[in-house]
Amino acid sequence: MMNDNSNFIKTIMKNELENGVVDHILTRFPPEPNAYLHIGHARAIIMNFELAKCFNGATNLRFDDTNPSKEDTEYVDAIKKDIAWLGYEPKAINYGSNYFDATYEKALLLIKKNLAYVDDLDQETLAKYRGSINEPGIPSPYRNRTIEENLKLFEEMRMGKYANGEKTLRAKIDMSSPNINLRDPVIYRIMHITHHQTKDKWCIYPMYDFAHPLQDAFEGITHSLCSIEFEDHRPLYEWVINNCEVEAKPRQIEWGRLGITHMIMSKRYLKQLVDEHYVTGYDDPRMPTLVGLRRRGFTPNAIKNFILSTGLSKINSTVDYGMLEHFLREDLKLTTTRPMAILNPLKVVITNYPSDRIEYVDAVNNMENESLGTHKMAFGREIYIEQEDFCEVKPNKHWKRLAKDVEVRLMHAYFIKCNEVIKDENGNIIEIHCTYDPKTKSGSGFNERKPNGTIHYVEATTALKARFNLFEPLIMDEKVSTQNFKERLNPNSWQTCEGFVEAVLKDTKPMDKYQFIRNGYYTTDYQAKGDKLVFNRIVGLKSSFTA
RNA sequence: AGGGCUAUAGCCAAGCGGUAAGGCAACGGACUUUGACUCCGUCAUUCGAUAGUUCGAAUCUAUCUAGCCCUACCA
Repeated sequence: MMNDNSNFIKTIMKNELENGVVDHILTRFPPEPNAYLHIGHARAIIMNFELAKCFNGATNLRFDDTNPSKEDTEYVDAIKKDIAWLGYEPKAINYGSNYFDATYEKALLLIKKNLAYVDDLDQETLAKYRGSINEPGIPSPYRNRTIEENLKLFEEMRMGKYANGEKTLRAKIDMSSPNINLRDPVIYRIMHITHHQTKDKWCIYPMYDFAHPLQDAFEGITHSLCSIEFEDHRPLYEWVINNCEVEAKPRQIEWGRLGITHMIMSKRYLKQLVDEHYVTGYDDPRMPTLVGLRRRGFTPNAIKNFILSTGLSKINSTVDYGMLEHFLREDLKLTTTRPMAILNPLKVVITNYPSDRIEYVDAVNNMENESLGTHKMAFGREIYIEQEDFCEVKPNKHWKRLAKDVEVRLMHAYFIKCNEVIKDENGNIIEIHCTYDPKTKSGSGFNERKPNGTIHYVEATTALKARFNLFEPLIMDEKVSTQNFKERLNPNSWQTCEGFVEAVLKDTKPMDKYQFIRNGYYTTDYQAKGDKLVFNRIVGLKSSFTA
């Protein structure tokens, strides 16, 4: 699966394996269960699993649940489903909270080694003592408490003697470090709150910087991959690993974040869109969430190929949205059937075709994948074509569609020629009259003359009414800014068309995927109801044509 | 008293001292019962800038510039 493009993490793993630094690879995907996964998370999932797979290694899923005030089991379940949808199976599914006892023991160990102390400073004062990027911090007056006193106070914290925020446990490192993460970071805080996994067992919870390296070590993770903003935390990660007397020595490696043009990807903003009803939910087809993309019709393969093709580096990159669409088209191209749909109908009467007759022509489902077979398609006296496929006067020699006195091929059926244009009193075209040539039936081998072009159609009396949702990405600005992002949402992100599809689609199943001739790739909406079939556009076709 | 990271085409990205892969986009052309698809062609004399080392530098050194991250009891 992993493409030939090497990447720096793969190289590191390969070298460590060859030099005996490690004898296997075990990675982990560690989401905090406080949001739905989006395509940015997909990169972390795919890279962790694929990198491990390159070396016959494995990947754990571990819910990073050290802050119960933000988390919920709703997200735990959603995350598990998304990972399964992408096609990955974790070696183990763990919770950070599984390790609360062991983590607590390590905190005790640090206190006994005089490397941690209980601090009484309130949040505001503590921030002041920490200093700033331009000035060193100063030690807390509580920094030199005795080991016995610290042990007693920490035990009292655990027993619930103190209120939220009244005391913290801090690592004793270096208040004057230029790296602010090393200025005696808080490693345990008091939080009287019920945890979704451990319920009321604890009222103190470890901080990410303390818990994460320990959890990695407890699980025997060899490579702990994370995004670049944690680079400054690596010295702290290593401090914890080196001072807590753990057997495994996991290594943290950072990569750059992935952005996509036209897509907003911050958890916080996605939540606002849902909470303020700008979208119908996390699974709104315009959302960059995995559930949203799945409903829109994206395939796991398309997402996987997209992620792997963008490679991996330490650059925070912004990939063009067109790249995502490309990999989606490529994946759908060979797997979708190609029935006809008319989004904006124009009625055509074939005046020399009997009114009491319907015939069925053979239509190939996918000319690039013959294994998908053929289906029967109705043809009769009255049909619908796209409004944009007719122009009263052929505008130029490049026009390959229908016009008055011009002959075109109806795909899979006959040549037709337009003889008459019917207009209402305002001059709007309401229908056109054509004649067909029986000798030109598709498959007959007729080649006495070339049509002007080929267009698609549906037979009017058998066609099914349909609604087409034409989704666009939620954000259309060149560069998505987090400033005023709601005002910059694309107002045309969800347009609809009322048209027709072939009768053959009446047996369509929710989430079936089609390529409608010239109209792009669509999927049936799983919420379709009533007398109309509802189709969501997944992605359009590439087209440079302008009339 | 600041620290850390990054820089190769419009967007991604290989390259690790031997003379700039590939993909997306774009643009030409061929083909076509989808203006799709497919196929062919074009698209960096130069790698953020400037010096230096070297027979040879995107790769090594120095200086500079630009961008991102760090002052949560979030992750």
